Amino acid sequence: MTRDKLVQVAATLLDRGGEQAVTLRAVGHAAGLSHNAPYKHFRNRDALLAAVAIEDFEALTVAFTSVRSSPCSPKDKLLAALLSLVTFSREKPARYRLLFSAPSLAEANPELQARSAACLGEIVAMVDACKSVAELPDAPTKSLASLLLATVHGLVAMEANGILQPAKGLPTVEENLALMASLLSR
Amino acid sequence: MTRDKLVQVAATLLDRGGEQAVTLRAVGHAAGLSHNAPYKHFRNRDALLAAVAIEDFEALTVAFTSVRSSPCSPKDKLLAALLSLVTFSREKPARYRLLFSAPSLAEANPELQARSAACLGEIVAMVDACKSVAELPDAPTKSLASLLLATVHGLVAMEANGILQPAKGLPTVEENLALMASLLSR
DNA sequence: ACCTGAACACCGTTCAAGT
DNA sequence: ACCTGAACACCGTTCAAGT
Repeated sequence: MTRDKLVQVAATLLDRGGEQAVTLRAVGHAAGLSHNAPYKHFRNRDALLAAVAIEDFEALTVAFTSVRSSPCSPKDKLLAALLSLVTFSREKPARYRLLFSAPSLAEANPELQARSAACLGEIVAMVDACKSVAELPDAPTKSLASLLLATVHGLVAMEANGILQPAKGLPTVEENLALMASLLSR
Repeated sequence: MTRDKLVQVAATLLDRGGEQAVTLRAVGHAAGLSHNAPYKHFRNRDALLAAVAIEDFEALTVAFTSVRSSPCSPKDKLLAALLSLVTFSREKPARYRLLFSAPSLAEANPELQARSAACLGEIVAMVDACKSVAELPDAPTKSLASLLLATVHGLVAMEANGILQPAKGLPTVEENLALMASLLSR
């Protein structure tokens, strides 16, 4: 389908040249269509970017579901999920930013909000599993889940922004996460 | 000075209409100059935005220094500093995003990186003061400081992205920070 | 239903020229 | 030194028209 191809092309352009590389003209051309063919499938540029974000949230949710059914301990599952987010942010920074650092996109897009909620729901489920075997403190599940997700996002955002520089004696994202884990399991 | 006026105009436009409202033409016009006067003071648009970010980092650093010399307990100082970041992100979201969610800006701007490092340095100092009176766990100071800053940034980013919706039973930024504080002081 | 091409109103950026 | 105005190459978006 043309629509799917446009979304895929947009994702590729995001990975190759960042958000500024995603012009609707480039998307149309790379899909072998005219410069405004995208308008036959998306209301505007933001709607196309939101479609990319929705697909990525879906893929993350599927990946998290898969992690949940793996034979690891609850805590290892949770850590694996969080670390996969770190990997995603490093390999596809522009697309990652669409998910967690693009307020204007989510603002008027209920479906995108629903997908991010579903993704967070997977984290909530993993946190719940940890709590049931006492691998996490006895705080509200949703609080722990949002706090953990926020920590991961904050760390990768700071890393991307050059604030977390190992050269300046600052710990890496992984070291920070390990510290967070040790603080939680005291 | 014209340069300062351009930076101030850019900041005002950011607050009023977000990053997309900051066109160099609008900046020049709002400063009573021609559409390309900004080029006499800044290499390009990114350099102007970076100048705004640098001023904001400086102001934050000054505010943090002031908090440090207040008569509160070390822990209250740290919390006050972190909460002032939350306030900043809510009142001036576009400018806040320039500080912590604009990788392309910091990438080729050593001065901006230095200012963000100085700002983080204030947090480090406050964390150190907490540790010296045993109000924080005995983990490396820089690790605790970066972890705390990351948590705050992650929370306000998730809030801005509509992921932290109190309507869906999720805790507010403040509630999450209180949980983080309680986890640290166990 | 889906696509194209021309057109409009913008923008960042450059450059020659003014004082 | 600092600013202006014209110009260039883009872009998002709209619209009439094609199949």
